[in-house]
Amino acid sequence: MNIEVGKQLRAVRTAFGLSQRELAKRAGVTNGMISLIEQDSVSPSVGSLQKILAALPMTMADFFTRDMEAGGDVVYRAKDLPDVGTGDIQYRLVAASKPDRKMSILWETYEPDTDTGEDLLTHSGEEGGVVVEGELEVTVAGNTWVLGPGDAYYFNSRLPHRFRNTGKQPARIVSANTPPTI
Amino acid sequence: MNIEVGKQLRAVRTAFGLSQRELAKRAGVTNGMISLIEQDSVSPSVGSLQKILAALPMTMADFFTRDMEAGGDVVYRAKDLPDVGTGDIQYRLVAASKPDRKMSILWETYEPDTDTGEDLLTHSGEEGGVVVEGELEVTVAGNTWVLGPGDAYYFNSRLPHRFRNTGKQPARIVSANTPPTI
DNA sequence: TTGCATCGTCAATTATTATTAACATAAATC
DNA sequence: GATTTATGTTAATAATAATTGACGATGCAA
Repeated sequence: MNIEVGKQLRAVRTAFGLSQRELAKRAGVTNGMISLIEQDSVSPSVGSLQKILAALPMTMADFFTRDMEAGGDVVYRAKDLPDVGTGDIQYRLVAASKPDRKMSILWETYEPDTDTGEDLLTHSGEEGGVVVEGELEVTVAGNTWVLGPGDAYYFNSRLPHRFRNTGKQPARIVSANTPPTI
Repeated sequence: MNIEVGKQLRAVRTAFGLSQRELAKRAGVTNGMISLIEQDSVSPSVGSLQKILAALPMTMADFFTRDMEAGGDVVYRAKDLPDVGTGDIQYRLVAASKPDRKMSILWETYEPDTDTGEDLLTHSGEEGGVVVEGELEVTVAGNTWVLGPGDAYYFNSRLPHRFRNTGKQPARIVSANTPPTI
């Protein structure tokens, strides 16, 4: 009967792009149970909730820490990136309004029709990047955008995500991760 | 039947210095239920666990983030504090082996027979300090030490704690908190 | 000792969760 | 349009959590 849990589970499940039946199958519970939980008409045992979250995957601690909202601040269009360059060198700052970020850099190339795989990525930390050349489809928490040169992204890495080159030529991006993966 | 939860609840409850019956009364559940949970012979509903944790108080996210072990590294005796001073000024470093700490400072005086109150303190962040003068009784996670001049402490502030001057003269300490409370 | 209070545990019952197996709806395929 | 396949919901049942009320053990006081 405790509110919150059902709504949170539904938000998380849809963010991972799974149906109730798919999630139930992976978790080893029934689809009906997930339906009842999401309607807050039952309070699941922590054992059941752990099985369900493990199938996403997600930890209990993350589940009960609701900073999972994508909140619109995911995509930053090229024209909206503030120029903080000085002198001859030009820097365009991504997600300038978000404080307390810790970063490091990667240079990536996606050949046509390649992506980060069937399963959605999800891990701790934050990540962001800028498309330099070509066209990149970005999916975060169930929302999909197609980015062109100069467009950028920034999100919490716990949100399930996927990158895909949907264009005819290689796509190149400059990306940043935290904590540093390299 | 999922291990972990029972042991964690017992650790947390005893750290708060409560009996099963006391906690059950505050939480609005039965003492038998808490006994069964702690033995991992049932998997409580998240509603029940939330009621129990709310009575401590503790959040679900904190409960499932088990960095709650006091682990012996709570009390640092005067003779064990490494001297990192340079030149005329002497600094003795508390908890030198623990990385990633963020600090700020307080100067406190406890008159004889005063303490931080009946209810145990518990909040986010970390705190540490050094007794400068007098005698201070420190209780953390159910363990009690009496510290004299030069002795020091350091612990996660989520562990329930209490300070008390058990001596005949004022007790003075230098303490540090994070995040800065002043 | 004896009595009294508190502790944690446990069998039996009650209340709730979890499963089974259906249903209704909507979108895709023939 | 009819058929199939997927979606989320729900009544009835089975399985499990939660309560009740007891028990033995321990510590303290009379």
